Amino acid sequence: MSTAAKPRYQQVKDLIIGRISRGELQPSDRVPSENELVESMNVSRMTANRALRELTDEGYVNRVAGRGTFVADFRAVSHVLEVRNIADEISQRGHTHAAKVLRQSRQHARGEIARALHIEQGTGVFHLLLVHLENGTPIQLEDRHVVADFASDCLAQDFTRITPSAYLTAISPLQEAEQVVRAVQPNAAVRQHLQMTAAEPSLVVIRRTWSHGRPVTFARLHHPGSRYELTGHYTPPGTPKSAIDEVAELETLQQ
Amino acid sequence: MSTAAKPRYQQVKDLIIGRISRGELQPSDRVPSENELVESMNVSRMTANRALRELTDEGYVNRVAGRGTFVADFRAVSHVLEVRNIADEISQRGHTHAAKVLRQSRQHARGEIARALHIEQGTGVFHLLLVHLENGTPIQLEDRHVVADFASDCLAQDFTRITPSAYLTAISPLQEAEQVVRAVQPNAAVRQHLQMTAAEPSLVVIRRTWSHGRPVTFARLHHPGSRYELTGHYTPPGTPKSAIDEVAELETLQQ
DNA sequence: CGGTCTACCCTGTATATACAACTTCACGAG
DNA sequence: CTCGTGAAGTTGTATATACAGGGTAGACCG
Repeated sequence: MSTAAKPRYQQVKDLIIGRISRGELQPSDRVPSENELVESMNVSRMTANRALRELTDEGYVNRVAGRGTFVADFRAVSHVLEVRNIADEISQRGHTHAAKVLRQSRQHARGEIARALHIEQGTGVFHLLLVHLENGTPIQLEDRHVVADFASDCLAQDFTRITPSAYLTAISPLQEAEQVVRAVQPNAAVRQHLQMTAAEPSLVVIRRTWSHGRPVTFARLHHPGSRYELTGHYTPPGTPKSAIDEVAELETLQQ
Repeated sequence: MSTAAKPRYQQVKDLIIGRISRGELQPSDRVPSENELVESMNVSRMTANRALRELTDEGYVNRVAGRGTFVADFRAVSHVLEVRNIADEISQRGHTHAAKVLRQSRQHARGEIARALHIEQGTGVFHLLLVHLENGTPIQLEDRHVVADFASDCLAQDFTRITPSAYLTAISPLQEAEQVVRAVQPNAAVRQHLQMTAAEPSLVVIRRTWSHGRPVTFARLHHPGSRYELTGHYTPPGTPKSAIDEVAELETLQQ
């Protein structure tokens, strides 16, 4: 470990990232101002400025001239992979979201689930199975496992009111995610839950999410191919916001 | 147009981005040093430093202490976009890539294509249709349209040797991309080209890519659901590289 | 001729200082 | 009570200066 080598602006960044990661600073909380950092960390204002400016570019914080610096919403960070809450997605389209909970139980992890979550066989996990409805029509079957000691009050949640995804990101910031997208022929059970016709394919997203360096949840999300699509928009940092407004356009274009 | 409003570091950045965009500066060419910019643009060295540092973060240039600043390879930029070349993807798996060109012609854009590329009906576009094979098995049907004046030598290319994606990124950096992923029931033609069974669903990626602020290519990529999947990995910037090695793991895990 | 070493240019970082513009809030005039 | 104004704090930008360390080429020495 070389502690001396790190530049001072990096030390300032690390301090603030650390506080955010540990949850001491929550989204929309105020981050120390440049002048406060000058005092507390014995750096010049330019150094504090550089640290906060880079944290802005990296999506950790938002800055408003005259007001201050604030921890960014984690949801906003995820343009790269589009890890969005399905309830937000639906309400953004102006539709109503509802959920039906099919299972909410504590189990012992075995086989595939234990390996995916890097835990011993038999470790406690919560198993959630629910159907998400957009304007009453099912669009997602969520089959999720959560490491038990990460979210001990999981059984007490009412997942018709808050989605598992929203619940989990509220507990702790999502730090890393990995997903696989497939087109598959669904089995009868999935087809029935999603009210799909016999020939209709299913879009499946398998997602694993890390928090504090360990996998905490493993989800299989089934969607009816005719009623759901994934969209993504990539802009390298620093690109002038030329065509941001056109994001939604392709969807209508392609019907 | 407000010329006065722009910060000076932004003016420096724009100057250099402009030279790169116009081809005056080619990849690995030397960019003016900080001190040269101090002289030629009448800014302080700190301002020139900020401009060049941000261009580094944005992938335009590379800097080496003691040597200088150099224009980056375009391929490095497209890596940021997470839009990968299928040939690279395949060879990374240790397999061999081959392509079969079904069509390579110049046409007049109409309807959906013209709207997607923001061009007038009847404007010249190139139409490419090819099948990509992994170890001899078809895994992608690429149906792509390219704005003609963006890639005028498109008909002269041998797309069995260089993929359209690699060709396009070599011409100019891709600055923005937008994609939609769907699971669909393929029609007979697609099924035949990809040698798919009757019931097999298809994973379709529809992608539009911008360069220099305008859409330049529009592609529809069909994949056999049983032989292809999309993977994504998301790490917030600044996260210590904890589980990078585990990226490939989920794939084997889920078979 | 060959090797070494120094001088020069380059980036990387850090500081002190300055001014402009924005936001909030409290205080005072009407 | 209301409106306006100004003070204080905040970010955003710009400059001059300084020192450390990497890289290279050329001068110098053996």
